[in-house]
Amino acid sequence: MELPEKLLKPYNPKETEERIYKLWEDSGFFNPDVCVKKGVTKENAESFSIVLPPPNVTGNLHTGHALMLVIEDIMVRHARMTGKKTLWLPGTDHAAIATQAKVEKILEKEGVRKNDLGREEFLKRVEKFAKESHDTIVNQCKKMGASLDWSREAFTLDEKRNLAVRTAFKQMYDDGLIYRGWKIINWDPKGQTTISDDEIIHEERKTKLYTFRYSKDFPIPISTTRPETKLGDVGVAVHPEGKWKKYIGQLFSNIEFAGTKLIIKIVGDEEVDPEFGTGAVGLTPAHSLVDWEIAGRNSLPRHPIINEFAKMVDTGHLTEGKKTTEAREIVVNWLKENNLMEKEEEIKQSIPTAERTGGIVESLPKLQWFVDVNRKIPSRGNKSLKELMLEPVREGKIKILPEHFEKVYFNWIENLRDWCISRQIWYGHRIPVWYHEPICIPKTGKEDLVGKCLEMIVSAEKPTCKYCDAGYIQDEDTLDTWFSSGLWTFSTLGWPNQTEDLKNYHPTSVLETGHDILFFWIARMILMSQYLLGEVPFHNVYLHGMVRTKDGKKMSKSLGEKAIDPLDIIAKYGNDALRMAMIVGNTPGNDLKLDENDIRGYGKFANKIWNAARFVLEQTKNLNIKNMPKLDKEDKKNDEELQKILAEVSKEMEEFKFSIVAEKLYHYFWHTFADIIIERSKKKIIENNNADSARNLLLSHLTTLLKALHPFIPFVTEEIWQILLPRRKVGEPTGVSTLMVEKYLDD
RNA sequence: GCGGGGUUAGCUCAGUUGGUAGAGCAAUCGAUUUACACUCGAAAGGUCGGGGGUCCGAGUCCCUCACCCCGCACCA
Repeated sequence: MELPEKLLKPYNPKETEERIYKLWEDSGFFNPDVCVKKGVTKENAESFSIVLPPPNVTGNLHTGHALMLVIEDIMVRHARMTGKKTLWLPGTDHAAIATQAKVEKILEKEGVRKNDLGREEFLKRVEKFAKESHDTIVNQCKKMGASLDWSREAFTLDEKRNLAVRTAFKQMYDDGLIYRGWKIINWDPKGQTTISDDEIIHEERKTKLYTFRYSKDFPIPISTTRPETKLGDVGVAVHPEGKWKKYIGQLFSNIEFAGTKLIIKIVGDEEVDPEFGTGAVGLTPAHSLVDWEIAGRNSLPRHPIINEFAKMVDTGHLTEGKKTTEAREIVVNWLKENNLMEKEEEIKQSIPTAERTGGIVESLPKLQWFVDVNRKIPSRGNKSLKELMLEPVREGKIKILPEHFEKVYFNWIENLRDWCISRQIWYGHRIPVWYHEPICIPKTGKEDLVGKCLEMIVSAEKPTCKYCDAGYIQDEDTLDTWFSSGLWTFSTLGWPNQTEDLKNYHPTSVLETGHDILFFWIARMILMSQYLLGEVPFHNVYLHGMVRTKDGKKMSKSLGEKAIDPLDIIAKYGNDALRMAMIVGNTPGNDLKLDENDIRGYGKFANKIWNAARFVLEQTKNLNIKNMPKLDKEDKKNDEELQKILAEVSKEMEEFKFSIVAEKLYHYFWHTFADIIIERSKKKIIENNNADSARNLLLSHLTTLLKALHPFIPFVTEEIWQILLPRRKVGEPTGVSTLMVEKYLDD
C-alpha cells in the first residue's frame, strides 16, 4: 500500500483541520444517538454529559473560551473512547444586560438612542446582533475542534428555555420563594436598571471623610463621605451604651440644613460601632441598607432624595435636580460657610460600580422581585434554598476541583442575601407576571364586578380576564440573566418536559468553567436544580483559571482588544499545538500564562508525530495486521511499559489530571517511542535481526499512542488514523470510521 | 476586616497516601543530511520564601514570620 503524498511533507494543520472537523461532523458521532444507532456505543452504556457553559452572544470567543473548549473536549473525547454514551451539549447565552449594553453602544455611534427606537424595534436590533454573534461563536467552536452535538444546540432565550423560565418562576412564586418587595436595591444609573450584589465591582478610590454638625446646637458630630445624602437624614443612631447614650430619644426639628429643613431623631441601635468615627451615624434610610433597617426598627420615615438618574429630589432650592456630585460640593461649601464643618480627611474607599456599564451604583428603595434564600420549603424537606445549595457540596454529592473552592463556596453562601432578579432592561426573559389594565368594565355590565380582577397574576401563560376584553399586561421588567442560566443543565435537556434526554443525561457528569463565575452561575445552578428537580445539576465541578498573557495580564472579554485571538494562534501553529500549550502545566484553579513559544514547541510535537507515523507506516506497509509477528524479549519489555503507562493514564484521566497525562504521553512518545524504539528498530530492520518484532512494536505503539493522544491533539492523530485505516479495515464493510469513536481497549 | 491561594531550576509550572527533587522552554557542549523546515547525544542548573516543631525520614504534616495574588464585605 502506497503512502499518500501529503505524508512526505511536514504536517500541515491548516490544510488538515477543517477537513477533519467536517469528517467528524458528517460522521454524526458527536450525537450519542447516532453512536448507539451505528453500534459504536452500547445502548445501555453508562452516560457522560457536559453542558457547554454558553458563551455570551456579545461578540467573539477569547482565549478563556478556548481553554474551556479544550478541557471539555478532552473529557468528552476520552469518555466517548471509553465507550460511554457521551453528550456535550452546546448553546449560547443571551447575557441580557451585557448584550443590551453592547448594542446600545453600537447604536450610540450611529447616533441612535434606544428610547427613540422603542422596545420592539430595539429588541429587533439586539436580536440581529445576537444572531451574528451566535454564528461567529459556533464557527469558532468548530475551529477549536469541539466535538459538540450541534443537533441539540440551545439558546438561553429561545422558546424552550423561555417555557422553562416561566415554569420555574411560577413554581417558585407558588412556594413563596419569589416575592415582590419594596427594598433597597443596587441601582445602576448608567444602565438604568437594578443589579444584583454580585454584579457590583468595588473600585478603590481616594475620597474625603467629612466630619460636621447639622447645626450649631446639634450635640453630636457626624462623619460622612457623602455629604449630599445628609439632605435626606431623618435621625442619628448611636450605640445604646456608648458615650452619646444620654441623647437617645431627643428630637431636633426644624434644622436649617443646606437649603432644606431636617427633623432628626436620636435613636439607639446595636448596629452602631461606638469606637468608629464619632460614634454616631447619620441616618439616610432610603440610600443605605443599614440605615434602612435601623430606620425600620425605630419607625423613622424613609423617603428617597436621589432618583434613578442620580439626581437630587426633594432636597430644597440649593440642590434640587442637581447631580449628586454637584450637590456634594454645594453641601460642603454650605457647611464651611456656616462653620459647621469640623474636619476633612483623605481616606481610601471602595466605590461600588456596575460590572457591565461602569456606572456608580446608588442604593435606592424600589419595588422589585426577589428570591428568598432563607424561606423553608415544605416540598424539599423544609430546607431553605441556602441549605439546598450547601448540602450537596458538604455531603460530597458535588465535588469541586480544586477542592479549596468548596470553602470559598461555603463562605459565599453563608453570607448570601435575597437575590434581586428583576431588571429594568428590555433584552431578556420578561417576568411572567400579569397586571390587569387600569379599568375593567365587565361585559355583563354588572358594576359590582369592577375591581374583582385587578389582582396580579403569576402565570406561565398570558391570562385572560373573565369579565372584560381589556385583559392583562405583562410586567415590564426582565429577569436577571443568571435566572435562566441557572436552569441550564436541565432546560437544555427539555425540562419542564420529562424527556428521554433528561432521564439519560441529568445530573450531568461535569460542569467545567472558569472560577470567576462560581457564584454567579454554579451556585445558581445548584439552587435551581436542587429545588426544581430535587437533584444535583452535576457531580463534579472543574474550575479552570484565567488565561493571562505572558506578562500576567488577564485576557478577558472586557479587555477584548488586548487579548490574543485563539484563531490567529491556530492559523499560525495549528489547533493541536494550542491545545497542548493550554493543557500542559495547567492545573485546575490556577491561572495559565499563555506563551507563544510554548505553542510553537507543541506545533513541533504534532510534526514529530507526523514524521514518526511516516516512518512507521513506511516500515510496516507489508505487515499483516491480522496476524502480527511475535515480539522479542526486548520489544516485549517496551510493550509492557506502554501498557503500564496506559493504566496510569486511564486512572489519571478519571481524576481530571490532564496536565500530567498530556505531559506523560508527550514525553513517552518523543523520548521513548521516537528516540529509543524507532532508533532501535532501524538497526533491527537493516540487520534483519528480529525485524518483524520491531515492525510489530512500531505499529502497535503508534496505534495505541494515537488513541491515547487523540483527546489532546485530535486533528493530527485523526489525520494519521485515516491514512492507517484502510489497513485495519481490510475486508470490513466501508462506512465512516474515525479515531474519535475507537475504543482505547479493543473489546 | 473576613475568607482563599501562592512562594520549587534563568522562565512557566508539575510534584497524587511523608520515602534520594521533575517536565517544558531557555541557556552550554558535542554529533548529524537523518522518519524529523531540524533532530540526536551529553552535561549543567534547586539548603523547595525564612525560622521552629513532629518523625527513622518533611517540598509534602503542624506552628510562626515575611512577601505576593485573588475573592467577599466594607463601616457611617
